[in-house]
Amino acid sequence: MSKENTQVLKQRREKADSLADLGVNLYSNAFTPANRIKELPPKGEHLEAETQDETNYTYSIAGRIMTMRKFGKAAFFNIMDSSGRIQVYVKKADTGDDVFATFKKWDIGDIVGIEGKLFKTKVGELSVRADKLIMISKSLRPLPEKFHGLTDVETRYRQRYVDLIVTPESRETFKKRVDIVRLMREFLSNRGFMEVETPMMHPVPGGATAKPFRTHHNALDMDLYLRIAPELYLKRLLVGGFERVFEINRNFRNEGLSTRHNPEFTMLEFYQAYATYTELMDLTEQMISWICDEVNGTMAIEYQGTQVNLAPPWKRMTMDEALIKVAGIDAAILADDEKVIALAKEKGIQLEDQAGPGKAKTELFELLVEEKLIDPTFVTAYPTEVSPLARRNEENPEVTDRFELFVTGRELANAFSELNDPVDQRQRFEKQIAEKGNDEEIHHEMDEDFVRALEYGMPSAAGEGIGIDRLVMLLTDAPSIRDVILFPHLKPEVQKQSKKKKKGKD
RNA sequence: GGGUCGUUAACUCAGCUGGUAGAGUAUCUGACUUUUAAUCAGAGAGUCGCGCGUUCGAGCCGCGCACGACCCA
Repeated sequence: MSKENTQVLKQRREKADSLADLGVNLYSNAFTPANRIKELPPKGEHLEAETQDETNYTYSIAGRIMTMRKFGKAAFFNIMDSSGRIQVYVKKADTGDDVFATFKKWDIGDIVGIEGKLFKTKVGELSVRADKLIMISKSLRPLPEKFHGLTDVETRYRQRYVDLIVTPESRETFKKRVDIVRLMREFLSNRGFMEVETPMMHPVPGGATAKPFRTHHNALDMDLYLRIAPELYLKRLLVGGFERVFEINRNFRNEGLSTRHNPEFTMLEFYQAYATYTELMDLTEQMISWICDEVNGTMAIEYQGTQVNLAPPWKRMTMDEALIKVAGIDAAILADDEKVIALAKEKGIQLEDQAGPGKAKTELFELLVEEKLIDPTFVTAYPTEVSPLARRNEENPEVTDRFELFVTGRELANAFSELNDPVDQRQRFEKQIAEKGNDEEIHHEMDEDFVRALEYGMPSAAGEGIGIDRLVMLLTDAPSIRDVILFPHLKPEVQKQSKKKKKGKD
């Protein structure tokens, strides 16, 4: 990168050098603004065009120069800080010849400090008339074009810092993300949930079925796995007597990337003792609809051109009901194990030999129903066959006390009443290990300590996971998960080869 | 993994049927004390993603590779 030597970069460096020769500190740490830019408009609101603030107060602001309009002996430019943007007017007569001479070498992109008084221009734009000008950080690279901005998504992801400078929508998205997570914490805290931090490095990967990242601890000389889910640790805390816990943090899965998958992603997981999955449906619709309203000012939003209404109550249906009502499958077929499997095959679903009707139903659901669930919908009564961690329904052991939440055709949350029978849990672990699939990287291991914890007694409980990235996508109308992750994973940039070498000379 | 599309100046994009590479913004020089996509005059800036091939000649055609986007698995 440092080898880049384009004309523009050379000119910028030369200009910086010439400023330094004039005695300007290009990277000064001596200016601290007393004001944020957003404080100024209310102070100058009342001013008439072409009048100056009668209080004659001197404001002090700092920020990045975003536009520049220079004249012979004066200039207008806009500076932006994290709170807003304002126009600054510089006049040679105000600053003196020497300062104005250095100002002439300021560029778009420089970070500067300004002291001056408020006034309105003849077209009525509130501006700061600069008395003092201080260079805080000289920019050596040109910013993207002011009119079109930065449209190349690859550059926006790789150089997020540039994206954030020039793309207001991108700044808004990430501010909203911060708000969403803050509100989530507030909502859960208000309901007595404790936020906890459990290990990110696990000796035994568990709590989900996914390929883990493996790492190695040198001093202990042991392999560790970046966690694929915090579930088993949060449940240990239920055993310990913390009745409501949550964690918002990263999970890592060593799988493919897509517009909906990043290898590290953020999950909210929370557990509530003595609750059932039904209560979590209530909690979930309250939480998400409230957050949406707080962040967007409405519960009726648009996602990628589709209207979505998040106002509660949300639809609830069992998987069978969804297959009947949404996919139009005959109830008689669903009641017959062989017919369900036959139907799945007829629809082109490939089922393994040992797959039962539960698997067939789930596949049919994914194929025919999921994408049609636009407004939020809780789908309950997942087949036991596909829900190894969930508690069986006490009336119908074929299904579990579980729901998944779908919005805009996408899974947003997964929850169930938790299994707390240590004997059953041990058997399920053993079954998973015995059925070890053909994928070497997804390996289930017996978590002896977790079973031991359950043997002490875990209260009945319900637990849920919500994908924060997907929720942020929904609430910010972002088409790709990379638009809501500040630094998404991409393959490494290829460094340009600096020279062509002729081969074959020896 | 498969398919489609993209990669040209710092940024946004043109580039015809294969014949010496274009614009706007940005930059530089000059003019300019109320502009706001400032204006006016002039100038510089490119290994056309990388490699190989076809051709007298390739930004353009063919093959391969890299990176990215979208769709599919």
